[in-house]
Formats: sequence, C-alpha cells, structure tokens
Amino acid sequence: MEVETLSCTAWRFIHHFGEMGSRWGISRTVGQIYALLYISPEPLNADDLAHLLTFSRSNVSIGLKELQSWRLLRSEYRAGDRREYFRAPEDVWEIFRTLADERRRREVEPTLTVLRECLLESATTPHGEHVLNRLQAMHDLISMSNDWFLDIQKLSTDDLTSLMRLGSQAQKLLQAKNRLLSFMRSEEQPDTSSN
Amino acid sequence: MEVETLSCTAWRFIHHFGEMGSRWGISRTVGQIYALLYISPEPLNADDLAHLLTFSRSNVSIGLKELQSWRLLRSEYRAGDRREYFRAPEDVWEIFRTLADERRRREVEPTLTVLRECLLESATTPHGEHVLNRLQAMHDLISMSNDWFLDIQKLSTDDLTSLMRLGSQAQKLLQAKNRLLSFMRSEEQPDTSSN
DNA sequence: GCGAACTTTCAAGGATTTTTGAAATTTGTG
DNA sequence: CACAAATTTCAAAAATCCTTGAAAGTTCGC
Repeated sequence: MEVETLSCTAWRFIHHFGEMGSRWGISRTVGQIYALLYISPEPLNADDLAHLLTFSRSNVSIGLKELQSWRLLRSEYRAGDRREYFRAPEDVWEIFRTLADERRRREVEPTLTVLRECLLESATTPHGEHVLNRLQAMHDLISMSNDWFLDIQKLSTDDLTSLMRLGSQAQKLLQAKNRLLSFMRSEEQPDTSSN
Repeated sequence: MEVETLSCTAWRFIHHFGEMGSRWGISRTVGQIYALLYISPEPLNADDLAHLLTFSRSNVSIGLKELQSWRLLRSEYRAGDRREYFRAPEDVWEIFRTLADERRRREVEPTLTVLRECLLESATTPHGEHVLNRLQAMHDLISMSNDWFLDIQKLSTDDLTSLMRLGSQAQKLLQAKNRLLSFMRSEEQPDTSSN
C-alpha cells in the first residue's frame, strides 16, 4: 500500500526542487514530480503522483511525458496491475550526466550551429569584422567546453569523482608532467637548447 | 555616431541568445541586450539599446539592472555626455566564470542549505530513512561539484583551457602518478608489500 | 536651488506559459 | 470484437511573467 501523505522533510525537498526547476527551464510541476520520484523508495504510478502532489491527472501525464523526453525515467509494470510505475535511476551521477547531456544536445549544439553559420559570412566593414571576432571567441569557448564534456562523460562515476577531487591540483600535475618531459628531452639532446 | 540598424548576422545572433536566455531563467529581453552589448565594438547607452532592439526605454532599464545584479556589465561615461555607456567584459571566459559563479551563489548554495537542513532530521520509519539516504546522495554530489567549481575558478584562463584540453586524459595522468608513487614507496621499503 | 537631461518605478495591459476537466484514444482481457 | 481500465489530447481558464507609458526620482551644470 502506498503512503498517503508526504513527510514535512519530503515536502520541503520537493517544493525546493520545483522552484529550482522553474529557474532552469523546467516547469514547477515537472520539478516536483521528479523530486518525488527521486526520493520515493518504490516506483509510483501517475495516480499516486497526482494524489500526493495534488496535481490534476492530465498535468501529471504531461509532466511524465516531458521527463521521458529527457530520458530521466525508468518504468515498470506489476503483475495484475495495468498501470505504469515510474522511478528515477538509483545513481544521482547518472541522473546529472543524462540531464547535462540532454541540455548539451538541445541547447549547446544548436547554438554552435548558429554561431558557425554566422561565421560563414565575411565582414565588409570594420564594425562587421569586430562582430565576427566576438562570435568566433564565443564559438571557441562553447566548442571547447562541449568537447571537454563529451570527453569527460565517458569516465565512470568513480574516475569522475577522483578527477573532481583532484580539481585544480590537476593543473600542477600537468605542469609537472611537462617539466618531466622537457627534462627527459634535454637529457636525450643536451645541446639543442642553450637555456 | 552610432550604427542605426543591426546587420543580419548580428540580428541572428542576438535573437538566438534571447531564445537561449529564456530557457535558462533569464528573460528574452535581458538575453538580447547582453548579446548586443557583447558584440558591439563600442559601449552603448540605454537609448541605443532601446532603439536598436525596439524595446521601450523602461524595459531596457529593467534589463540593465538585472544584468548588473549578475555583475556582467562594465560601464563608463563620456566627456560632455551625461548618459551611462555599457559594455560586456572583453574576455568571454571571464563572462562565463561570472555567470557560473553567480548561479552557484543563487541556486547551488541555497539548495545545499535546504538539503543540509533536511538531513538534520532523523528518520523514524524505514521509508523516512530511505528519503534521507537519497537526500544525502544528492547533497554529496552537489557539494562536491560546488567545491570543484570553487577550486577550478581560481585558475587563469590559460591554465583552465589547458586543463580542459587535457580532459579525460587527466585521469590517466592521475593513475600514472599513483603508480609512480606506489612504485617509489616500494623502492624505499621493498618488504612492505608482497606484490 | 533651478531646470534640463537621464534614469527608475509602478500599475495596467498584453503575452506567454501552466493547469485543468472533459472528451478522445489507446491498451489489455475475456 | 467489445468492454473496461488507463493514458493522452485539447481548448479554455488560471496563473505567471513581460512590456509599456506616464509619473516620480536623480543628478548635473549653471
């Protein structure tokens, strides 16, 4: 049997994620539905969601459809029950990875396309040339971040967390590697550089 | 003398960023104002913006106020002209860093606060315990990302780009470092490990 | 301190987005 | 195939967010 009401803590969390969702291009309803699915110990059907969150059935249906388009739901059926039961993936990292990748596909890729198309134009005035330089700079930043994300996304959760824990220390490691390489090169060819 | 109209390319870019802004919790107007300031070779005043984008003067005023609250504008005055002229910072990376940091302060920090307050409650049921476990997992992810960002943010643009170019390769570098360290330890104390 | 040049505020109107109940559609079962 | 159970669609109502002109507020030079 399902729980009939939400605990105070659960409600606080759900409410906050509804608000956050609305600042991130996801409607309040969708944010709340996902927050509830995220904390629920067992999968819920659309009626459960409508009842617990006091939304209309159709609103829940629209919200679930949207969440599915973000690939954020798992669903299953139960014996002797024709209703579909939904849940969020167990692993929070997986959820965030999916979310980030979907935003990348929906927003970053189209933005890169627009920038690239704009950059095909050639400048006829100094003013126009400045505009193209600015677009190029933005293109380079977004393109690089996009590539970086695609690369990073391949890592397992464990590798990703160890890399994040390293943080800016990685920079020092990189410098150390470069020093080591140039040292090894100078050992091989002691006369190449007069430094 | 100011340019009277926007080129086709400029308009395309501005329009696209207005749309993107509206998907990211920034209104269309604010997105367009910032896009125009970003590509403009010279600073613009509020009247220029209202005229070029065909917004009302008051709408521009509200938009500029919002952009200032995001710390995204530089402003200056000209001799013999009492109007304030605005521009975006030259460096795109600086712009994105500021944007990310402001979102972190406005959205991530409050979310961590809510999660921490929820986690102070103690579970009285198995159901409640599951909820707390889920909140803890989300807290840990967000907290770690937040720390990572604060750490990364200190890097110069050059260091940051070289780190991004390294991407997931950094992971291999990290593993190499660990192997090197454990090798050096085993050299010091050959009998500690039987491996 | 006055007036002109700018800027901001505000309440009203407009536009867009959300939410809903009712109707239509789909799906599984006998 | 016909039904009942569940889901989705849709047009309208509700809520929210944007935009504006007019009025109030600031700031500067005289």
